[in-house]
Amino acid sequence: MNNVQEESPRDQKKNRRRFQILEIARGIIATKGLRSLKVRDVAVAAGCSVGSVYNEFGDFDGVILTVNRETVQALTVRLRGVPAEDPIRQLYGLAETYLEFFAEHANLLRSLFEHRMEDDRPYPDDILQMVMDAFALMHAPLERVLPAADDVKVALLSRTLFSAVHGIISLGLEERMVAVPPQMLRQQVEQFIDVHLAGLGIQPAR
Amino acid sequence: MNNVQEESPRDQKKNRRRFQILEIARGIIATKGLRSLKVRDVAVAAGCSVGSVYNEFGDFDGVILTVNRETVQALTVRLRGVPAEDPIRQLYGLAETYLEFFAEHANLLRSLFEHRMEDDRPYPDDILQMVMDAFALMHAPLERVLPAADDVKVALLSRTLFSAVHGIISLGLEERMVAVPPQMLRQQVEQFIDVHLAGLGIQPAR
DNA sequence: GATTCTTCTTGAACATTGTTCATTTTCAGG
DNA sequence: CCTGAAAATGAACAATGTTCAAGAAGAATC
Repeated sequence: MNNVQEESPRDQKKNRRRFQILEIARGIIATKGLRSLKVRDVAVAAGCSVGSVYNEFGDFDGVILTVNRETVQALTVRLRGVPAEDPIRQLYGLAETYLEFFAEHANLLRSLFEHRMEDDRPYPDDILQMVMDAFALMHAPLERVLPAADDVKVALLSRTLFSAVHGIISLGLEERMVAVPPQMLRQQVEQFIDVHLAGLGIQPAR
Repeated sequence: MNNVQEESPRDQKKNRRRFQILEIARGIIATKGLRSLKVRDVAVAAGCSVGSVYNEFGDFDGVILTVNRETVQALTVRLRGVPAEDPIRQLYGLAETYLEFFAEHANLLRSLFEHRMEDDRPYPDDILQMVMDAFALMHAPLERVLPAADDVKVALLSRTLFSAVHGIISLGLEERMVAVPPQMLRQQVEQFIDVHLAGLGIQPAR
């Protein structure tokens, strides 16, 4: 007996189009920025009417939020791929991977962090939760490195440290500001972690 | 002989209105967010036509950018007001003052950091420079605390440290994310600096 | 004070873009 | 095939940024 619901041809088509719309929207955001994303452009590129975009996503924010959701998912996959043998290396790896990912997908990350909802509608909880979870990925290595520390404190430390790294990277990659050369930024992040780990009483051992 | 150009009645009126438009725009951004700022709302509230707003600021981005410019100016004034007797206290003071200012004017700061220009027009250099200058305000106290350090490195460190603090605060105050209680955020920032100064080999001495 | 010239102001019209919805098309099930 | 439900359509609408010809206000000259 097949537990999985069979996908009718109609659903196939619908899903294919949904996917297509998202790819197009993501491409526009990534290359020209969120502010250049227009319903009509997406509809034309996807070969459908604007109505269909609305059918599928409710409103235009729905498209943006879905792209953002997938961005944080992709980020999480990348961060989870950082080797965990050595907790100290893992901490550096998480920061460097975040830097790489941010550099590769700067506009997508900006869309994730900068998009504001119309009126005062709340930002979807699941996305916020996923961001928080991603920022909690330093928890495990920090715990191994600070075995004596209180768990709640380590949780807070994880978020603090990741937020700090986020600040350094997001401002460093802000091409609006006089851009920091990418290689220099990498060094900057590494040195930042050097110092911070030292402050926590940990031997960087690089 | 009066070196200063006399202000004709016409200019007075013009300046008064310009100021008024900015106040109104700032108020809307501060209370309802940048996305709720509409030309017509501003014009009506200022008792003038939309055309006058365009006369004065060129386009709507001009209004936003002027508000942003004044935001970073106000921030700089506040940061420069931090006592400089004790360089270590000054570093804590800069971070705490930034936190206070951010908490008081969250939407204005978001407008400063999140606004993107139409098309690919560049963000005005003077604003970027002012932000950089504000973030360089940790330079002086760091230099006093690390007299042996290379000046270029201290400059970089200043920007790094301030960017890190910015990341912690801007994400911490992100009410979209499960908001960190303000008092806790203050503690979070202080502890972060504790650790980082320790890592730099400095006695926090609080 | 009248005249002229310059500048500013106005707001209707236009352009762009998000949103809706009555109509048409599609198609699975009978 | 027929039929009813679901989806797709795109013209129309709404909200909002932008322009500009015409008029008003003020300065300059006589």
